[in-house]
Amino acid sequence: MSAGTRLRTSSLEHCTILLESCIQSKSLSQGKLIHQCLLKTHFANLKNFDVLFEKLTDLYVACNELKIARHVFHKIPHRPKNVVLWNSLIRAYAWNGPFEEAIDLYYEMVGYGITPNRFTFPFVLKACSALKAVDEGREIHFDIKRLRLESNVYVSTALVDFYAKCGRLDDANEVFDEMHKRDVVAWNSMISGFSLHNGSYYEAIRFLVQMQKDVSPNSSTIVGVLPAVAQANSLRHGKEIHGFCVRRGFFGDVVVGTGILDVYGKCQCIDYARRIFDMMGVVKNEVTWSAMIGAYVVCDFMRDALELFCHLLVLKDDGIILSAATLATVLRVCAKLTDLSRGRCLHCYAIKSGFVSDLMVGNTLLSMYAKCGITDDAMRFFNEMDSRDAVSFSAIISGYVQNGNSEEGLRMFLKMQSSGMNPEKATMASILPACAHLAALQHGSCSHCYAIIRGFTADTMICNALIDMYAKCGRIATARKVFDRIYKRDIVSWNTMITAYGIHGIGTEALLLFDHMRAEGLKPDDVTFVCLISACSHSGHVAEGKYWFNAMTQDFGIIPRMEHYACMVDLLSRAGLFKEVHNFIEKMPLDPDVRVWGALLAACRVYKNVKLGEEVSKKIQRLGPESTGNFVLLSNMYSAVGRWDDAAEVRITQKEQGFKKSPGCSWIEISGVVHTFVGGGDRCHPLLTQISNKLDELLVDMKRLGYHAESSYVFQDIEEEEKEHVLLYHSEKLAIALGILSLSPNKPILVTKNLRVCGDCHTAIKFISLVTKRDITVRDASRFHHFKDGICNCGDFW
DNA sequence: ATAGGGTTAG
Repeated sequence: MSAGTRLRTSSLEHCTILLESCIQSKSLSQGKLIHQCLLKTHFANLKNFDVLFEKLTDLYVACNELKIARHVFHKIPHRPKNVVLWNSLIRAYAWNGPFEEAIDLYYEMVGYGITPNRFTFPFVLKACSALKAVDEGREIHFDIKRLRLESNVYVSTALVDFYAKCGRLDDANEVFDEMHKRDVVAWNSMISGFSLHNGSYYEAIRFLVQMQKDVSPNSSTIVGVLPAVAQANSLRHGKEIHGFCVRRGFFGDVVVGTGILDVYGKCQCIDYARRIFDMMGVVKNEVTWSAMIGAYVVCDFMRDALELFCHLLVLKDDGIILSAATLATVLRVCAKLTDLSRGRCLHCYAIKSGFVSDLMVGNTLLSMYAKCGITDDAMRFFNEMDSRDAVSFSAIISGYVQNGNSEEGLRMFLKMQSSGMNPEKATMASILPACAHLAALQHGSCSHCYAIIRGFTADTMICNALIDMYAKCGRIATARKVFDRIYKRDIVSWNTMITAYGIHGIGTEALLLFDHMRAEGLKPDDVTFVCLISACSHSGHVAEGKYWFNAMTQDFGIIPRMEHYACMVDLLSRAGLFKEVHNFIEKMPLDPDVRVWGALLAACRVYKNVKLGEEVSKKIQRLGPESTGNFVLLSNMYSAVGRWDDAAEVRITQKEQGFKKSPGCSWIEISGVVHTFVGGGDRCHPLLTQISNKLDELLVDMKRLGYHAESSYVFQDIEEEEKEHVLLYHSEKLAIALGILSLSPNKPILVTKNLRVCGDCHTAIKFISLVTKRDITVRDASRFHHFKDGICNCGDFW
């Protein structure tokens, strides 16, 4: 060996020592300097050079410079046989990601014929669970079996943890059962696995009880089990664990304290939650604050939530920071309170702090705008978001639907699918009401199919939405089938089904169902009575309605709200019992609002009770008429008795006060295509000539059977013959004529109208059903009208 | 450990 080589070898040793010290002190800059020096020399020819590369790799791993580490690692001339080095690189990727790299490295290592050891597996399995890479994990499990490493407690615990985190609880359990010795970590893995998995909450709690025969739980056990206890709303277990933590001194741990606080919040024990919050003193961090604000939200204490948030803002300078989670929670408060101005302030803050780009914060902002009724801003924000997921789409869809724009909701639903996003349960829960609103049966039943395929029909909420959709699309029998087959009926299921019978005018079934419900031991709630009384009202069951209104308070302890009073006024006045209505309103403990008076005014209009109608109208004017409907009712009433000037006057006042009459609009679905007719005299439909001929032809037959146009429904003072013609072009008649023309004679006709069906149309359709011998159904703003053989099942109580 | 979208009546 020459002198030169000897010298170089000794510098090489120096380098090794230097690098080791860099690794110890994680001194990246010094290490990089040595790296550069090495690159300039020709040491690579020396056989010990591998060791240096290994040290360099170690250094970069230690300093978290994984890209460089991997680069250096690949430069090592002969693949290192050193398992330790492979392990350290795999470990680094398993901790910091990208996790795919860890798995790739594992396979690369095996490919080079290097045998992984007991340290390799926990790392690579951790990467698999982070990626939910079940198939890769299973393959690795086979490798473990081949190497007979299953008996190693660390390796098998890692397997349990991997399967548990991937939601493969059966596999996790199998490995767990075969372990002859289980340490606390293995138990914890099983418990947190059950905890994460929906519906296995009680299993998690059962394991906690069982483990205590074997090992003593530590604070990680508690942290793992608490989400399960919170989800299960199990106050009893929460209290037990609380006591356990006090005895074992776990309470000094913020994570434990915050977890227990969260349990109490989710169990609606706001006082306990607050007491823990106060007790935690200085160990609180921003998560604790966020959890406390969230607890107030869950318990519906919005003002307290806001107050605490303001308090947090004051503390911000003391090192407590505002997190994305807190911001999202407070935005939900704004949404619930429809506090738009505060919501906008927080939007500004989100922009300044950079939290807007957080997807959850963005989705909450989106939903805040939607819930405040500002769909334009919600949509603008949606378009500006740099990433969107299924939740963003669901939020914008529900925004449109809840603000009455179902068409746009449906459009976004289709757009969601064309952008490759799969609708989720919540999306379906928003789109079904849209189908119901539009009476879009085809879209509705397609959604039903999709829900079945995705397994959503096991969910009560989805079934409830389905019942409502079928009922509002005219398929009461199908609605009942869904109701009968529902896995677990809740109060909403019953209320929805009762309403379904109500809007179809089948009051007797509604009342029967109500009996049935009580027989099953379910307690009706305030909504049930709104549904029930309005069902009675639509079918003229006055006595039953009155009976249950009284029983509601006496037997069920429910204090009537304005809605209940409005229902009762509707029930009595539809039946023409004006004296009784008068007494009823006199005795009301609440000041009647516009809805109550509106119900009465509608009845005045039907019974042509002008004197009372005028009085009621004055009251409505004093309260501020809220909707155009009340003007229309009054004006219709005047024209019904020929007081054209008064009718015109009302319409002028209406315009002056800025109330626009939304045009009457009817639509019919024919082979999946929706045909819409707007206002009195839509001239746009391509088949208009045929439709108009059909109507003229029908008119002749109808007149022969005794029909004469009820000209009082024309609000203009024009010649009778002309009125007949105006009436003939009402949107619902046009839609029905198209139905007669396009659908085969044995098929029922379903037409939907946005407003209440006009009085003349109601009479005319009875005659049409007689002349054509067809079943005609019209769904108007308040209910279904089934016309058959010249009779409507609403009993003219429309 | 905390955080986003959801069914019924009026």
